[in-house]
Amino acid sequence: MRTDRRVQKTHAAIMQAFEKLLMKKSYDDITIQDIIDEANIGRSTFYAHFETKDSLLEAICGGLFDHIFAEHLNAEPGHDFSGSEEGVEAKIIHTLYHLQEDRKRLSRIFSCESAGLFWEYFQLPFSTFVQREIVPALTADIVDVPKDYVVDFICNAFTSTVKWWFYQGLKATPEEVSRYFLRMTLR
Amino acid sequence: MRTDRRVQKTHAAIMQAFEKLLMKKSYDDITIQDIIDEANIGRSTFYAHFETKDSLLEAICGGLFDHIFAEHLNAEPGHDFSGSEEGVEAKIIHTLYHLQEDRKRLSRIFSCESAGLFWEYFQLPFSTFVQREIVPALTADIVDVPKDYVVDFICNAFTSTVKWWFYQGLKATPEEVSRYFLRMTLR
DNA sequence: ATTTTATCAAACAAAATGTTTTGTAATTCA
DNA sequence: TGAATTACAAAACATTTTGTTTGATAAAAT
Repeated sequence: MRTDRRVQKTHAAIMQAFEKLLMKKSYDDITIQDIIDEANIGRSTFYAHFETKDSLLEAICGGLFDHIFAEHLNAEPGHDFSGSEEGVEAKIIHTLYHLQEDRKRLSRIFSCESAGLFWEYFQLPFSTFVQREIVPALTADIVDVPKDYVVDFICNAFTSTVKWWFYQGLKATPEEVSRYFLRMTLR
Repeated sequence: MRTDRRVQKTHAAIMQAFEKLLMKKSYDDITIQDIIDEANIGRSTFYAHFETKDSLLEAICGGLFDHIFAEHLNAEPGHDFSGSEEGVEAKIIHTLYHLQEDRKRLSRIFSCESAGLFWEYFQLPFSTFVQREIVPALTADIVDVPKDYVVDFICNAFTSTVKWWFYQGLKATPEEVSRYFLRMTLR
């Protein structure tokens, strides 16, 4: 059974209205009333789709970020590089290209007033990816520093690299960004 | 002219009520009504002290963080180490000791539901400090990576290090944390 | 002692939240 | 195509929160 076309339409209208409002106001300043007005739907209709404003945010973020890392998280954990440096670099560059493909929507989100919120949602699947695919190859020879600190450090370093990249307007190429990151992160 | 004792009392009552509420609820869930009830003051009295809930948050954060870095920011920018590695390490350790002294209040704040908010406020004066005192000594030999990326990287790396430290319950000593950080951050 | 000021209590309008009801129109499926 | 189902809109509703304003009272400053 397909989903009712009306449901699809309403759902899309809400998402669209929400993203449009985010360009004007901060997340906290957006009221459900605003969304209702902007999407031009009835009050009860909104509540038929989402319980709260936060669950709407969650849905938006899911749609934005999950698919980017989906292939990494569903695939077997990287047995194809086993620590080789080229393998890690390839994975990093590949992920950066993924992010670059979504630059339009992502840039809009990350440049809005409530960007901090989105980076939090971003960090979750992102960290899982970094931890599984990037960290193992970079921590081989580090023994005199707590392991959990190293993992945390690399995750944050990569996230802040991506953040910097977006705030620069993605001027650098994925290859360059990858090089910067690897140059700064102790191997 | 001294400040009216009543003003002091009310101000303290609001701050205290706010911090107490933060242990129970997230920042977003705390209403001004809650603060009024907890502080046991009249409605108009609150608005005589703070315009909004956000300005109260700002005041709290100012009191928490500013004094920690005050000496660094008011003093002449570090001409006393001129790039020497021991000088940087000393400054880092010194700052970590400062943070450790405030562990009671800071831990309470950083372990609450809305910790993310506080880290944002923390980052500001903290980044100014890192940028002036730490970065210059660590970037001397880095030429093939954009300068602004390096600065951003080190600021974030140091912040995330402090964050990790607090989430670990400050088990490590300032000397150890400093060593971890310098070991991971390319010199 | 007098003036100034901070506070409180109460009342207020305005806005937002979340629920409920009822009628209507779109869609699904037999 | 026709009947049953489902989504929606509109409206009304109680509740909560916000921010302002009033007048009275008590504390502090001079």
